[in-house]
Order: sequence, then structure tokens, then C-alpha cells
Amino acid sequence: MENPVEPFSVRVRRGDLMSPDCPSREVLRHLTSQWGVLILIALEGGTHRFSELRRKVGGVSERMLAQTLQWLEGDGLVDRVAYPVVPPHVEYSLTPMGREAAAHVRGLADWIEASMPRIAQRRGARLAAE
Amino acid sequence: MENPVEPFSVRVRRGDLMSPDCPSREVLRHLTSQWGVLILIALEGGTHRFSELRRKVGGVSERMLAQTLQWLEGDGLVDRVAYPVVPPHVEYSLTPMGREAAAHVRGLADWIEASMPRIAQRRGARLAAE
DNA sequence: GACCTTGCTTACTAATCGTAAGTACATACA
DNA sequence: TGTATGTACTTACGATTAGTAAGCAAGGTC
Repeated sequence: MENPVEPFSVRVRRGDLMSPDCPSREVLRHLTSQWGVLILIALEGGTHRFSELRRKVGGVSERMLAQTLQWLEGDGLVDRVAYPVVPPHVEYSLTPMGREAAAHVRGLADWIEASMPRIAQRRGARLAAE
Repeated sequence: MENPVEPFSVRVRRGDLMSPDCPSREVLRHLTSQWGVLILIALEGGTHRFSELRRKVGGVSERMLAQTLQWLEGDGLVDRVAYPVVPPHVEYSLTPMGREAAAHVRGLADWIEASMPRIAQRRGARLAAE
């Protein structure tokens, strides 16, 4: 029986995360990046300004916040609206597509938070066994 | 009205991803790491040997595959069984907890793959607008 | 005896990340 | 008048991390 491998073009158009050259890899890196996940979750709570996000997402630097927001905006997940005033005022929110993505990452995040006791227990057991 | 902030101990026990010192942050980094996601998805298809995973997860190096598997094993998501033969034979599989986590990340991965046409279109539009 | 295999580990190098500082301009306060 | 503060970034630089390539043990194949 032959291996039913689809042509490269089909795999890439639909997105095939297992092949290293597929552009979906980049999107995956963006929205599963350390800060991408947390930013999407924060924005699920509604529109935020840059500094509000910085305060909400504990530990993120301005550099990484700006960069990650640019990634997510470039992927069409985040909407950026800048008001030309001084001091600057910029509002970030999720696009409809971003809301879909955020729901998935929040599902994962909720699972981690809820499962932390179990995971911590496992880790403790491993350390104690050494 | 006061801000109803829960005590640190409570947040940490249950896991609070928004606070930078919570151990859940580390678990998040492990299983949303570039290779963590793909390895969990690959292992959803059943037990795999090291080199099988290396072939299935396109582009992963031996170094990162080994390291990521150790992270996931340490978090109790992956089970490792080594047979003391030569050449070595090691089998990796998901623990029950790992299967739960894998279902979430696959949900996200499926969404990305299915949404790639939409995302690519957005990106094309942005590039064309410059 | 040279070479292949598996599942790693160990150097070394390239990319990425975090920290700190700089930017423009307005407002608050002394 | 002068200093300090706030916003939303960008830039330089040191530190961490990821990727590349090689090495290893010990057996089987040609």
C-alpha cells in the first residue's frame, strides 16, 4: 500500500505543522510564544492600552510586548488603533479571528492552571525519588 | 470598592499564569514551546521511539527533541521506557495527563492549520498595502 | 575491519530575549 | 522656571537559549 502523501502545495495551503517549511509554523510560534499566549488571554477581557497590557501580563518587558503585538497584528489576530495625541494613546483588541485563537489558548491555559496541583505533585515525587 | 486580590499562596497553588513567579509559567513554556506542541501532537498517535519522533516532527534536532522530551517527562505529561539493549531502544508515550494536554494543543494546532488560508490572506493584504 | 544503527551528550555558533536607556511632547507641581 | 511624570514605543548591549555538528557505546552487516 502506498503512503498517501498529499502534494506539497495542498499541505501548505491548508497548513501542515509537521512540515518545517510551512508558514503555519511561524503562526504557531507567534501565538504559542511565551507572551503571545498571555497577551491573547488578556485581550479576551476587552480592549486594552499598551501600558494596561504591560501591567496585566506580569513580567513582560516593553520590548517583548511591542514585538509580540506586532506579530499578532501581522497575523490578523490583533487590531491596533492609534490616536494621534500627546501623550500617545493606542488601543489593542482582538479581531474576530483573534477571538477564535484566544479561546483555544485560554482552554489550554485554564487546563494548566487547574492541573498545577497534579503537575507539582508529580514533580515533587520525581525530585524526592532522586 | 477594593480589588479582590487573592492571597499569593492561593494563586500559586491553583496556578496563576498572569503572575510571573508562578510555577505554572514554566509548564506553559514547556508545552507551548516550539517543539513541545508538535511532540505532544505526534505522541497522540501512539507510542513512538526517539528516532520515529525525529522523523515525524519535521525539522527538530536531536538536541531539542531530547531536551523537550525531558521537560515533558518532568512535568508528568510523557512516559519514557528504556529497554537496555544495543542499539538502544526507548519508547515515549503520553501519560493520562499528557493526553489531556495534547488534546488542547491539538485543538489549537487544528485551528491554525484550518485558518491558514485566512491568515495568509491577511498577511498578503498587509504586504500589498505597503 | 570499515561502516551502519540508536539515543543521547557535548562543544561551538547563531539567534533570540531581557534590561536599561533614549525619544517627543504635554501636563502637574513647586 | 525647572523638575518630574506619563505614554508608546525603539535601540544598544549583555545574557540566555536554540541550532549545528561531532562524539560515544556496543553490537550487527558486508
